[in-house]
Order: sequence, then C-alpha cells, then structure tokens
Amino acid sequence: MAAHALVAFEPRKTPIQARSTVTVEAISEAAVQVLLSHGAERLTTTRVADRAGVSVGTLYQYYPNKQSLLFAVLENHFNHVALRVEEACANACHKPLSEMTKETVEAFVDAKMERADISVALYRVAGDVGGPTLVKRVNQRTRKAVEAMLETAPDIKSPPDKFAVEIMLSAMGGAMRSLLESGPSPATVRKAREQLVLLCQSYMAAATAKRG
Amino acid sequence: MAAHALVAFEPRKTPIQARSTVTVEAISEAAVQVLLSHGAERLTTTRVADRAGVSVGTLYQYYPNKQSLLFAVLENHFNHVALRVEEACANACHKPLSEMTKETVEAFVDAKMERADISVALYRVAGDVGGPTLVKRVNQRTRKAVEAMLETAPDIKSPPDKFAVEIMLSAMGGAMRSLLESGPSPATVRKAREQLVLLCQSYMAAATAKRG
DNA sequence: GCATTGGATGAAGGATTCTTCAGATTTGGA
DNA sequence: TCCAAATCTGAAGAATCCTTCATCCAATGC
Repeated sequence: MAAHALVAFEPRKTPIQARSTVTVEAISEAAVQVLLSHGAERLTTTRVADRAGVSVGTLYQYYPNKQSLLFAVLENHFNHVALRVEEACANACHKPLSEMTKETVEAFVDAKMERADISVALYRVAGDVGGPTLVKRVNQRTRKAVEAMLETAPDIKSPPDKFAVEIMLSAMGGAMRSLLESGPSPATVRKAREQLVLLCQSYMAAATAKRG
Repeated sequence: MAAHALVAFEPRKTPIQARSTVTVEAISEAAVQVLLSHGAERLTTTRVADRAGVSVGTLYQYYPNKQSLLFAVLENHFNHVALRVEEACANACHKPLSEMTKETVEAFVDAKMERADISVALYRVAGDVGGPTLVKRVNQRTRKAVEAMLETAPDIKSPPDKFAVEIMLSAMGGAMRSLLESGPSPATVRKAREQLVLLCQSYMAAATAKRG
C-alpha cells in the first residue's frame, strides 16, 4: 500500500538533452527557494516555475504533480544526510564503541546543520508527501550502516539489539528537529551536539554487553 | 512575533448557552474524525461541519478560520499529554533518579498511545498550525515539571543541566513519533517503552553528578 | 406573552490552485 | 541545409475551498 502510494511521486520523464537536465535541476532548486521564501502553504507550481525561469508546462513535463516535486526535494535531502552518516560509519570501524557513537552522531548533526534552512522548510511538507515512508526507508538504510560498524567494535561482546539502534536514530532525529525548529544560535548547536553525543553514548553502553 | 502569529488562532466567541457548548465540542471532535478518515489534505471546513451535524456558518461562529480549529485540536492533545507527564512527575518526587525517569517516560508513552490515532493524524497538520510554537510551549511546561521533580531526587548531587532535560524530552518525542508513524504492534510498543526508559535513564545518569 | 440576545443556516462571492494541451521553438544528426 | 525528436510555452479549463452575511429559529428574562 505504501509502495503503491509512492508511484504517483515518481518522475514523469527522464531528461535526455543537456538543457533539460539543467531545467530539472533549476526546478528542484527553485522549489527549495520558494519553500524558504514563501513557506509551504504558498508553494505553488506556477511560482516554482517562475522562479526557475521556465513555464509551468515544463515543470509538469518532469513531475506528474506538485507532490512528486516536493517528494523529490525531500528525497534529495534525506539521501544527502544518509550518505554522510554512512561515510562516518565506514570511517569509524574498529574503533571503540564510544568513539563510533560520537563520530556517527556528529556526522548526523553536521549534515543536518549544513542545510539547516532546508531541513526546517521540509519538516513542513514531509507530512503531505510521503515523509514517514521516506523516513522509514532512510532509517533502514542508516541502521544497516550503523549495525555493520558496530559489528567491528573491539570492546563489546554482543552488538546492541536492532531495535535499540532504531530507537537511537529516531531519538536523534527528534531532538535535532526540535533544535532546528527553535532557530538555535551556534553556541546552542554546539552544546546540543555534545549532549546528543552523550545521550547516544550512554544508551549504546547501556544496551550493550561489554567485552571482558 | 510568534505570539502575534498565534492571535489569529484564538476562538472567536465563547459559548454561553448549553447547546452551543455541545456544538463546539461536536465540531472539535468532528475535526479529529475527519482528520482520521479523510486525511489532513481533505480536511475541509464544510466537511467538518457536516460531520458535526451543523452548518459551516456555525463553525465560523466559534473559529475565525480553519487553522484556528486545527490549532485548538492540537492544543487539546498536547495539554492532555503534558498533564499526564506532570502528574507522573508530582508522583515520583523523592524517589531515586532512575525510578523518576522510568515513571516519567512511561507516563509520556502511555499518554501518547492512549490516543495513538489522533497523535498520528496531528503530526500531519502540526506544521501549518503553529505546531512548533505549541511544542515549544508544552516542552517548556513539561521541562519545569521534570526539573521540579529532579530537585527532590535523594541520590544526586546536582540536578542535570536545563538543557539536558530539553534534549531528553525532544529525543523522547522524536522516538515516539517515529514509532507511532510505523503503526506498531502492541508487542513493539512494549519493547519501545522499555528501551525508551533505558535511553533516558542512562542519559540522566550520565548527565548528573551522583551523590556520595 | 413579548422582547432581546444567542445560536444556526447555507447559498453565493471571491480567490486560488493544479493541470492540460495544442502549438511554437530548439537541438542534434543526416 | 533540413527533419524528426525533444523541449518549452502559457492561456484556459476544471475543481475546490474558505469565508461571509442576510435571515431565520430558539432561549432567557421580564
């Protein structure tokens, strides 16, 4: 059912010539800009097309409807964050558990902050555009990366429950969302980052049987 | 600014006679029902009025616009959850830190699960209706209750940072959201509840200087 | 019984928005 | 140069939706 609901979000046509590639990217970028300047409520296909410097018809040539456009933007953002976390996980293999956790959490926070404005703007539309489904998919992906990393930890006997990793990821995401929506100062972000690391470290330690 | 933005959400007229009291409650309940059956996107003032068994005009007699109606529903739900947590905090005073944490977290999870369907439906509209502002307000309220409780803990030297409590609450909320949106089985809920308790306990312990 | 205030009605105004499609324009290759 | 395919255009169709207001019904107090 969820998969079927996502069908309508898939692109209509794939760019062939170079100019159309430019166009679709301009549209996607314009969507973000409009989201930031006008808000989710005032996000109109016409407005996005105007901002992208093309006509509405062109937009509908690549996206079957408004939702699919927003879905694509959302997917982009999530993929970017997921990639950063995966990189961090690959990089932290064979390190002590607390170090693993620290690097993973920090990668997540940093990736989110990199495009803080977009993150906040997207929270507003996620609900109407298959956000939960996407979140689930990305969480799955991220969880696998984290689990693979944990397998290589030298200082634990058995890796934490699959469920525990999910809890940690969603807790991290929730705290980050709250933080972003409050329009935090850089100092606040730094503090939150520290605390989030501590939160996850202490949980991972508690959910894990130590070696030795 | 945020305060000003909320002005438009305030009710228009206060019920005086008994029948109008019934009416406003019917409207509010109908809003929830429509949210559940038709989704946020198809939530229409006319549809809500129909479901409530009144005419649209009547709805607009009490709510200046559609947003104010949804805002009221959201506020209701949040107040209910906050109240449950406050009760739990009051009840857990003078107990050991881990017990305090356990009871608080469980109260939150249980309050959310009590109306799981409403919770999920509201995630969809929160963005367009001052959700973040409300969340901030409720978090503030909850944080105070938690802090007051922590002051009475016999087994800690200094209570955790105000910031730490905020992190914990938002992490809890985020994990709960993720869980609810996945349509969990009762068994899953039970497991998540346990893990969430563990998460918060280990964090509170780590963020606190122990006495003795 | 009557007047006054509270409450309810619902058709219609006004405003947007999404989406299409027939035709114009540009590109890449023959 | 010339054509077929790829792109682009943007006015107009179609569908909703929010909100108002003139009007009617019900309740309360005198």
